[in-house]
Amino acid sequence: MKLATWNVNSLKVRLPQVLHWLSTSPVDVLCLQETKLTDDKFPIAEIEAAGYQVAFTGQKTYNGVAILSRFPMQEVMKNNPLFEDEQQRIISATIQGVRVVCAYIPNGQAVGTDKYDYKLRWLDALTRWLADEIQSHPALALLGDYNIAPADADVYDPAEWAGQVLCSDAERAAFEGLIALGLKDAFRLFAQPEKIYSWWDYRQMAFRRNRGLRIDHILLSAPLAERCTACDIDKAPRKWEQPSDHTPVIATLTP
DNA sequence: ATGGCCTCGGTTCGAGGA
Repeated sequence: MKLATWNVNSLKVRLPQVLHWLSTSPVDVLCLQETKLTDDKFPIAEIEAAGYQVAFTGQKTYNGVAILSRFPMQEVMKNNPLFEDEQQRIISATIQGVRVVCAYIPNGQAVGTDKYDYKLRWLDALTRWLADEIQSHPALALLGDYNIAPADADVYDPAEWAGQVLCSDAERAAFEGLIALGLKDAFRLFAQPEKIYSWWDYRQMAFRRNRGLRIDHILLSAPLAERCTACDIDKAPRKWEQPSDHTPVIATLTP
């Protein structure tokens, strides 16, 4: 079973790329973030024609998440019951016995801003909710755009980013709070080359210079981590014309 | 250099992203 996550930065713009990527990388589950579509505009027919069922929750202009699945989805749930939120950032479903949580964690803008406070409160509520969810669903995967680079190894220039949003101590402590639930960073279950990232700024030819951050993650509970045989970041879509600034992350699990 | 690029909404600029 292959699980993937991709922040597409507008599904309206990126739908052809998503469909093409799925045709060459036929994962079983694909979590999308930043769909930026209201539910009435979601391209259900195109995705179903590609062989995927879909669950989604969106809003105008910002945010929006979706789960595409080759298998039926049970117990589809939107948002976090412990956190009142206008912003559509979480959708969950049970697929082949795996509780899949697709999350678009807030960006936080800059340390010390209201948006940063919202990010930390949002993460605290996520962690408290998942502590319960893992009890009822021991096989749980949290996939998405975390907007956190967990360690300096996940940053092209740790000195330049030290203390900045995406890399601050409080954000990294929140990430470790998720790890403390018993979740494992699938990418770090395996030996990896250095300087592997999942996001590159559109400016300054950041991708060509590999000035990136690893902020998109797949966290697996213990029963799933034991089944995980690989975790890869597919850089190819970042080279395509009119790309998302993020690129897919894929975890492979034994059946 | 509080820059640079991309998307959206809705007009030709501002907000937000990361």
